[in-house]
Amino acid sequence: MSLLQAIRNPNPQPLPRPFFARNPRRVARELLGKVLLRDAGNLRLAARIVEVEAYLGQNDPAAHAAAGNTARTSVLFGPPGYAYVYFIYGNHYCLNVSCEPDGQAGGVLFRALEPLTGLEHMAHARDIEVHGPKDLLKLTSGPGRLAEAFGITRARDNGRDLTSEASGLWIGEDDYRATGIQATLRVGITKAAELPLRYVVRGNPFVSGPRAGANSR
DNA sequence: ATATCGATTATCT
DNA sequence: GATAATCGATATG
Repeated sequence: MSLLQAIRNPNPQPLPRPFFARNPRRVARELLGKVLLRDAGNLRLAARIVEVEAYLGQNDPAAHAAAGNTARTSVLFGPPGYAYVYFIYGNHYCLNVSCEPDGQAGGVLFRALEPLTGLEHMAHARDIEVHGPKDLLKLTSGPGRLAEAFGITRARDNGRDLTSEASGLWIGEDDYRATGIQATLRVGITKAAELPLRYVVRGNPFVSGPRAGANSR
């Protein structure tokens, strides 16, 4: 049995804006199993969302929005369904989608995807060669990796409308339902680290982190 | 399998 | 001036 799945419906439907106009916890949980797509000319990239984290806004000390509405974080305070892209550790971009109604901060961080379409292009964008399952798992497993695979940068994508197919970067729904959703601790934070706001598809090999593929039992 | 560390820069104190 | 919603490489058990 293969690691690779096919998309269930070649014409996924974009998620509507009201989907994102809610608490980031609900949005995060319901984003699992949905599909991130990049369209550019003839090229299509598609990958299933298997790991996300909720960031709650100004009251969440771990959230970038806790610093207030600044030039960096303004998308988080704007209307729902838009891309918030930030640069971190001098190396990596990370993708979020804004949540909550206009004026209220909140977002969901995309942490890992299961690649479906356009794997060759993703490998090229990641500057790696895929020879086996081990390499495949490095393609889109981790927030920095998935951003690189999709060519996501702040200059290019911050503020992009993720509910519009025409925007070229969007979130769609095919005929797939995620099962086995598990809440765990968020990764890489020091403040509010005890909140279980990371959501994963249990057992999915593309989930990032120490126990990614080796659910040793 | 876990631990530690360097890279490299935007942002905030 | 310090820190960060990370990754990849290297070291050690």
